[in-house]
Amino acid sequence: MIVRLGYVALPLDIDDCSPSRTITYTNYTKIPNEDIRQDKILSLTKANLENTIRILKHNITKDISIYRITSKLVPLVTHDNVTRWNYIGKFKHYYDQIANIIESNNLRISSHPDIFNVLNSPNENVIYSSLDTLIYQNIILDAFRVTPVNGKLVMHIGGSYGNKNKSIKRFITNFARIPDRIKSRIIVENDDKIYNIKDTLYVAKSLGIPMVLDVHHHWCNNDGLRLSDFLFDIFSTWNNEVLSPKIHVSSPKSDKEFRSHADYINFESFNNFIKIAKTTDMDFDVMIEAKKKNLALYKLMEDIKKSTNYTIKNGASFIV
DNA sequence: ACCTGTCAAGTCTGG
DNA sequence: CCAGACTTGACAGGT
Repeated sequence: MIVRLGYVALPLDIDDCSPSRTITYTNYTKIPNEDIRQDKILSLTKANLENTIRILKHNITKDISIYRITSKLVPLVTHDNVTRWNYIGKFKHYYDQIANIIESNNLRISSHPDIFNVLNSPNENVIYSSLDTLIYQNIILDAFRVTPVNGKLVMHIGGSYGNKNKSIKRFITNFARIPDRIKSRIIVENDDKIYNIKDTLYVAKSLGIPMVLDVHHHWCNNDGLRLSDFLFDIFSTWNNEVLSPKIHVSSPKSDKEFRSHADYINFESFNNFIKIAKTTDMDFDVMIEAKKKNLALYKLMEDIKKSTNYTIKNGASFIV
């Protein structure tokens, strides 16, 4: 079984490399001249693309082939009152450069629209803005020449609105409204408060889409369900995919702030998960969601090296 | 150079 | 019923 590790958006071992530089809407409106406002957005986007290139190159030197791009590459892009502009055409050469790096190194690139995108909301305006975000994310992945086969968008089921079953149904109904190309990118993840692994697996199976297991969320929100009873079925939602199943891994910050992410990954808990995963005999990919980002990935690899249970494959993958 | 409050967005909670 | 928490990195404005 081969397990590959990746991380989210921002490496902490390169200086000044944020791919998420931005301007707040309030400050945007303080700029009196439309041209200067536009210049500001352009220069931030340019910096974000350049930094994304630096990050991908850095990842390659560390054998990291799993990476989640920032959802904030283009500042204020989904804001209603900000002028729409051709954020692809203006920087085509950067997107092409990124596409070439991804292609020639066979990188797995994903994206995760943030918590404000809710597909099961009863509020139509929320649906519209969520669809808008999905369309934007799809455009970015397309510009990176990452197809729906390789580039997924991770979504949560959403709110409960006092009735989980009804809200699950609404997610399924609203899913039909998503353009087909974007539908084939969407994968669903269990969350830490409302939709547990059973709920999420039900949605994934109903829609015929893959499920991402978040091990930490399951620990926070499990209603007594045992991972060992569900993991094979969760991984099996990826059977028709080219990509391997993916899981999210993080550790609780403290007993009190158990939902918050700790700096690093608890190796004992990680080992325990691997024991369960071993019974599925399937390769899988791990998205590390630790505060210390890729530093936590390096530390986990160090722990894995010291353990006798594993064989190191390269800087960011190992064999169980 | 460093610290603090603020920020575009949605939902849920606690008062 | 509404303000604040949740969560996140980054900016703006202060010292």
